[in-house]
Amino acid sequence: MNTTPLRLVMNKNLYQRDPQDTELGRKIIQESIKMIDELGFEKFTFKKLAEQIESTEASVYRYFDNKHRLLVYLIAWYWVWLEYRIDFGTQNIESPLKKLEIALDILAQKKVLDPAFPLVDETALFRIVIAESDKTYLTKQVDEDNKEGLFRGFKSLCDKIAGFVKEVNPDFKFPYSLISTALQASHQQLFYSDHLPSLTELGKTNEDVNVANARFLREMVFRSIGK
Amino acid sequence: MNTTPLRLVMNKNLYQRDPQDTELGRKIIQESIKMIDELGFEKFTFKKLAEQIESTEASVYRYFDNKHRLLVYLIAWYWVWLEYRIDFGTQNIESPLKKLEIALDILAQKKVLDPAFPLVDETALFRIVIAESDKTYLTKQVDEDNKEGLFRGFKSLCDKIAGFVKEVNPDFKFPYSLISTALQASHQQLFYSDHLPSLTELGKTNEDVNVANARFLREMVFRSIGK
DNA sequence: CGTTTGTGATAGTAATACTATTATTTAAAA
DNA sequence: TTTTAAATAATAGTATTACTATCACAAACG
Repeated sequence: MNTTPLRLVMNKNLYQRDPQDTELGRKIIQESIKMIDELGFEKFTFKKLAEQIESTEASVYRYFDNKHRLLVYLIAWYWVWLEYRIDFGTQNIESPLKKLEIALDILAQKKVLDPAFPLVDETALFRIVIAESDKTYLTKQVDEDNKEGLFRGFKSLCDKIAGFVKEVNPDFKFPYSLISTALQASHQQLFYSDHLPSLTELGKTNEDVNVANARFLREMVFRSIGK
Repeated sequence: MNTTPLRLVMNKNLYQRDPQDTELGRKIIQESIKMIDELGFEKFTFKKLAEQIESTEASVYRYFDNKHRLLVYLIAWYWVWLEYRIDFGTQNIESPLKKLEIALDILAQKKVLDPAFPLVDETALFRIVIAESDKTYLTKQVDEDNKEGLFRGFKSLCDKIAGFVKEVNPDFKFPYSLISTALQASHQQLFYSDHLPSLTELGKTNEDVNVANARFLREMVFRSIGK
């Protein structure tokens, strides 16, 4: 089966020059995902990246103002992608309960390569999201970054799922709080199961970590909203 | 009313030389809390700290191997302090449900100066916890740091509250996951209400943010475990 | 009284996160 | 096809960071 290659539309403030437009830009995306995954964000530098893609630091700076912005771009891409997958998965579904279930499932699902986006290695990007996504907003410049709309992807996703919650139970007082908590938890629990296993049950049962994660999320969310 | 000044016992791997032992060490703690709160962790450096306390970079390095370790120390101190407050608050309480309630309340409570620890500005430290605590473990060296026991404070706290959960409902499958999620959420929701308000209900009602936070946490935890 | 211990003073280093300039290649417009 | 503009490469340079190393001094301690 074939899939049309797609292009996610990203907020223009996320980049200086659109990396999806040029060969060099695409290399920056591809290679930075690989390198941040391997080195971690702090050890990753534009210099090392430029060496890898056989270009120069100055050229990379033409696409992204700094490495923080590049990280924000990658994470934003992930959230936009997730929302697209949830839109896709909940297409033609009537029941809000069912839609919520599907959304949580997609969240927790093991990530595999999406042929619609050959540019991006979603499995590596997912590891980056788990380990680095909080760093996008845990800075002194959150407010300015937020004003520029850099976190729109995350907010939009949260809004969508919170919308399902409101449909399921219009009386529940904390749909946004609950869903933003669930979104975070979905990554955190995976990080814990890998590195601080005494903080989670995931990985302790004989079922797959991702499946256990999905069960945990579903239980927490559904019980919280009283279903 | 008077309180005896206390000293929390910290894991020896958290420091090079115990900062609680000397005048300089105590200044490092006091001033670093102030500076990290103001500058944020990335802009904070040992050089700037040394200038403030009228000492030298080299002297600071005698107490902490690097600034990451100093952050880990401060955050660890906070968790140990919280656990001590929860121990205190649940003293002589029989009902596990009540104990759980108290623990969550203490978690979400607005933090004020604790006269038992005149060295530490708990309000500033709390802001640091909200904005920086995740950075203690979101690194490539988590596993080594964890082996050294640097995260014992957090794990111990999580273990204690999860213990209450198990007492309340021995059949619940995810006590650790739920409590580690709640611990994180308690800070995250406050951060969101300050900087990304569309992700949370806190701050939208006419009640105090901390009170709303406590209600959210209680609702999420109690409903999840079926009480 | 001598020695350990903590601190200060100073110097130095490799790496980071940029900025700036010029030259060269490539692609689009005339 | 030529002109011209845009994109990139090459190179250099800077302030700051996160350390490490050395030596000297003063207090405290046994």
